[in-house]
Amino acid sequence: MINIKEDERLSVLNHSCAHLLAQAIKHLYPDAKFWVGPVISEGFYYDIDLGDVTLTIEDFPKIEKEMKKLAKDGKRIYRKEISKEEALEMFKDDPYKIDLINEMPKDEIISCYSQGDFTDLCRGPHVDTVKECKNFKLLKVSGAYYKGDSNNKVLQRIYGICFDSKEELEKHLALLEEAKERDHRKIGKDLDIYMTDDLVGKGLPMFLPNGYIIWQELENYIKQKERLLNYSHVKTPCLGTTELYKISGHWDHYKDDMFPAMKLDNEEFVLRPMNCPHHMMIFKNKLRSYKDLPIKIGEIAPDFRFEASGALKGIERTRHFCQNDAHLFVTLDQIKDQFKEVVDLILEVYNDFNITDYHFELSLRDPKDKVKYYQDDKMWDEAENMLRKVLNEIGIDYIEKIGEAAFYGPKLDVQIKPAVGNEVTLSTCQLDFCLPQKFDLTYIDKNGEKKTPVVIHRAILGSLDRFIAYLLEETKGALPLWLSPLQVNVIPVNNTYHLDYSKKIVKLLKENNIRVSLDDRDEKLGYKIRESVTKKTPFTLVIGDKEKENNEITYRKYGSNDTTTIKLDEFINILNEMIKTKK
RNA sequence: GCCGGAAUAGCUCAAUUGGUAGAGCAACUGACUUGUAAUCAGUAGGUUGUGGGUUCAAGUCCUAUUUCCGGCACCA
Repeated sequence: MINIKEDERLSVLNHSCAHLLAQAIKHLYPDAKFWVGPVISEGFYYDIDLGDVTLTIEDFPKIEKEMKKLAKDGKRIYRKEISKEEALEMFKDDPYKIDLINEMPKDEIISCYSQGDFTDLCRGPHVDTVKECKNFKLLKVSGAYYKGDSNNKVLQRIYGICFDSKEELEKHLALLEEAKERDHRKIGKDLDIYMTDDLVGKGLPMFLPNGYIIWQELENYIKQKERLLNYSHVKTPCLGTTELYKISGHWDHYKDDMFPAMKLDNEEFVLRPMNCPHHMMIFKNKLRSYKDLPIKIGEIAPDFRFEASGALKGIERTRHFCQNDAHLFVTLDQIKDQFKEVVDLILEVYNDFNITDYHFELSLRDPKDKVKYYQDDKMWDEAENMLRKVLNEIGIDYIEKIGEAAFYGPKLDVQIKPAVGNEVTLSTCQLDFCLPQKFDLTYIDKNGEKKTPVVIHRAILGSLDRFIAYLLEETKGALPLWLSPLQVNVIPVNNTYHLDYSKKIVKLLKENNIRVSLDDRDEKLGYKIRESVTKKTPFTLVIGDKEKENNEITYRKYGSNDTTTIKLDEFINILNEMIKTKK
């Protein structure tokens, strides 16, 4: 999918189209007040205050028609530079623009752009004439908080996109339609991966047999990877006392996003929103020596967060989810190697899953934010510089994000773009000098002195829930053989003559740990093949006289219309090889 | 949580200005006994998300509520 913001030409074009939208809105709704209309990776938007008027997509044809008319008219776009005083005078009827102007430095030259009867405050640049903006489409409308602050009033945001040619626009719109087909919520339903039920509760998906097979494969896979790196796995409870989270600091930061405390007798518990404190207590359970470090404690751990209702999305963002979590307790000297080991693991896993469309973000604190972050500038500087250094040494590309750190430390996040909606974090690796102090964790160093370990928090598959969502979208539900809930479907040509041999095949495949089904319903062959293919079964076998006589099978691999006839043991070898190499 | 939209059979969707709730697929029954993407016939399936209201009459209008969808805000 094209990134408009990163393309110089399209960026200018889309920004100009935002102005065209604003002009059309001004014509149709003379009382409209305008905030900003920037370019985004998906096109452009404009935030508008329309007073009592509420726009819906039903209004789009009317607005688009006016935009088309203006584009056809083809007014030139002129830039004009004015003083701050002139700007304040020019936009005196629009409080939002006044606000913008007042935020600018005193002596800054302010530019504005005019096209016909419409002038907008803008840094530019723009295309030469509005004629160039004719290949556009308005995409969606929504509410958006003024200045992105949920305490402010809600403006109406209209989204659109613009291209140089009609063909490019249509191609892009087709891609957007395809993306909807890839949405894990649709595939999850079609392939019986998971379900939800109002009686169970929203944001609480239930994995069905097919989904749980994927789940188990992923769990086995990542645990084995971790074992190779000397992780130990633990099993800890989903509850903890409120006190545990008060000590960690999570209570202060996140109590509103946690399920409320349960008070019973003199005790008080919460459902845990994360697992760090439990793992910290496991570290503290014994006297630790520097010789024991690094200690790596992993867990496929269920967590509970009371996510805002509007944030819930399929199995990507839920109120109960299962982290592929681990905490690495390390000495200062080990940070670099251990951090690198985690990044290497991420890259190795991404390679196994053929994940290529992602980017790294180094999430740092906002030094001006004195509320969110644990206040210890020295600690933060040390941690952030260390991370930067390690990343530069590893040589991966990343972008720095100010104000995205966890309250206890900076982190490296791996971001991916789902079929529909905003970027999400898939993997994370976080450096923490803070919680070990709060929990008073120590180990005995070479000199017999007590030292505080550093903790690396990391999740490779992130949450299994979200990872499955990602896999479904990337593969469009046609999972690689090793993850596919059903791997082979056997269809006898004729139940009277070929059922016994088919059953023999099924038994043999089962003995080889292949997930196999037998379709012995009284239906036409074509009907059964169609269903097998629709369900994205990796291998559909058709068994008739030919196969029975020669101890062979004929398979049809998902994605191909060709059939191949080979010996049964040869087929099993192919399956085993594919599973082993994760193809 | 906020702004807006939507909700009809297991699934995907119909139902003129308010006037008898339908179709395809799936399910079930029977016939057909099949060599690579849908065999034929029949049966059953619904208090139109839920609760109020308007009306002679409500899937359709009003209202509250729940869930879902698109964004915003949030995301340890």
